[in-house]
Amino acid sequence: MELRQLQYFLAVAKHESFTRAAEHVHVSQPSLSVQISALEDELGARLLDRLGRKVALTQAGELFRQHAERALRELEQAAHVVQELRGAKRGRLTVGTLSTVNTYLIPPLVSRFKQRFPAIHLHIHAQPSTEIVRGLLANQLDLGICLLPIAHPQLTTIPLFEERLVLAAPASMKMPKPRLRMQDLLMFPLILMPIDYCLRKMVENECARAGVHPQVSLEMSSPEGILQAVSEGAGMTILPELYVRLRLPGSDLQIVDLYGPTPRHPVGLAFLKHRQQNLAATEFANLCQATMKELLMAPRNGLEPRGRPRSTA
Amino acid sequence: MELRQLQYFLAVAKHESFTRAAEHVHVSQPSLSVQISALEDELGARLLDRLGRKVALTQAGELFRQHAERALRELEQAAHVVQELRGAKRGRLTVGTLSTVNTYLIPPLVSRFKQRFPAIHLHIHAQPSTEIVRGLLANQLDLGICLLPIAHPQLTTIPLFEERLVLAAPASMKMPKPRLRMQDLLMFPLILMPIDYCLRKMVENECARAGVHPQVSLEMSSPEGILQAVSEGAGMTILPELYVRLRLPGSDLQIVDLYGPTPRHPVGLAFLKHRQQNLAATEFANLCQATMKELLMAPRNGLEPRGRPRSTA
DNA sequence: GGCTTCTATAGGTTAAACTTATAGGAGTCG
DNA sequence: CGACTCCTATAAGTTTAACCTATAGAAGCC
Repeated sequence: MELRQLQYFLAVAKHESFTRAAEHVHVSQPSLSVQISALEDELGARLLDRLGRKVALTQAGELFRQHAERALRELEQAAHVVQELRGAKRGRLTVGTLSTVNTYLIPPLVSRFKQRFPAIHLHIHAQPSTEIVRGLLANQLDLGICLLPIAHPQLTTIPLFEERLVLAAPASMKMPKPRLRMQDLLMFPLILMPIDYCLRKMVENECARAGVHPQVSLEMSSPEGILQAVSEGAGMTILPELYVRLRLPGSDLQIVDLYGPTPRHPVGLAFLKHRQQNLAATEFANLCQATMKELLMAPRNGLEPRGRPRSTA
Repeated sequence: MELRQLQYFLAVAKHESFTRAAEHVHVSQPSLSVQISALEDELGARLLDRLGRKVALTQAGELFRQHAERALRELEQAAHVVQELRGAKRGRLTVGTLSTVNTYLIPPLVSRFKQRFPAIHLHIHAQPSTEIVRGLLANQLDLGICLLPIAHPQLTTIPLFEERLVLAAPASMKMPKPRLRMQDLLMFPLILMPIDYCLRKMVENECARAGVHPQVSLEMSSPEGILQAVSEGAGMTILPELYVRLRLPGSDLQIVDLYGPTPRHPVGLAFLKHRQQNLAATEFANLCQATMKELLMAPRNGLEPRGRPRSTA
């Protein structure tokens, strides 16, 4: 059975004539006759009664036509959904993202994406970097926003920016200097995430890199909770800069830059190297970079809550 | 888009490998690769991600697969229903039959047919011969049982038997002779069908052939009613022999043969010459002849209600 | 009976699907 | 790190089959 045969058959059924059907499907009449015969032979039954001047469906033909039409309609739909997907008029996009990035990059990004692709079903999973890598490798994620570098040969990465860690302190607290050396952290007990959290591990890594072993006065499992505690004067914490900056306006917090060395880690997009990314995924990645660039510019263009001069390169 | 391509694609989706899929569909791997590529090119989107060791469906592939599978299942069903029809395991058979024949031939015929083909939806329409011919030509009837001869060149006919007309009289009525000449009918007023009925026209035709113009004492539109009236002594009537014979046992009727000439007309099967008859129709026709033969034999084999000797050839 | 209008068949051509052979990318193991 | 294995893509040549034109053959129409 061939699709061509079905189309020819349906044309004959519609026009009640081999000759006219042949014209409509743009094929010679003998060609069409042969194909119909082949179909009938394969099915083992006549589908059409050749009644001299006209052609009529046999009972077998009637039944067969119903199914054949449904099958062809199904195939039209098959092609249609692929087209829709191509134009990002439907589909699903699953992104894994670092929980910190999730708080400042994702909200404006999702907003813009939804505006451009309202019909795309967007899933955002805040996960630690290792989980994102696992998800990408298991083909459960379309895109990941995670810590770089990633060694895995199956993954392609695109650097996005460097996420810097800063010290968040109560606004009321008078700092000895506008910037603090990493070693100065030793003086202050910190409020940090529990040890099994990604964010805590980042902090530990950066401290280790600076040869510092910080005191931990309190562990809380939510960055929001930690910032709240800090603003109430319970201590200081280390968090990603942009994360804190977004919460600065109207809060009782201040940001203190760290240096020697500045704790920072590269963040980037990652995806399976051999995966065919559809339009939605590609555009999500583009928007990701554009939105990030704006976020990095914005604070210096008047959103800086306290007009404090910044020296970051 | 070709069915082959769909089958190849589904095989790859199932086995997650071009090589193994190729083995399962009995084709070389390059052949399969080319067909998949052609399908993807036509759709304008990748359906499969070639991930080195494995192959995974893209989102487009997932969506496409659902529809492709449904389409192929629909085609399997299309072939299946045709097979069922071929084996008369489903289908519809529409038969037009003379109302007289309908009373004696059809009941036992239908019973046997239903026994052999319980799943066939049988439609029996009792109609005058002209309507049957019209129905056959309009392709609304599969088979017809009607008066012969039929001149129409598009119809094929198979003679079944000769339907004889007999005189039905009250059992109490003493007849001068066991058989009556047609001319003798002039002596008796008859109860007949109204003039626009097929059965009445037959009687009129036969009378005209014998050069007789019968008196009509009463017109009734139902053969049953006429026989009832006759058995109650209201008069006599002319009806098909087998029709009356079936109603003879337990009734107050007697049959009187007519001759000079014997009123009779050939009855046969008719169908569109170029129509492809399916198994159900063919077998109905066969059963028709077999059942008719038995009906013609039966009365002489002991079913004769009054043991009256019969001289019919 | 000749004319028109269908579908079926025949013969030759072209397109495309198939084959084998092989390149090339990627994971695996000594 | 290089050899080996496993997988898909490409290339070249062969075969199948769908297509065309021409025409036979059946059937309705004037």
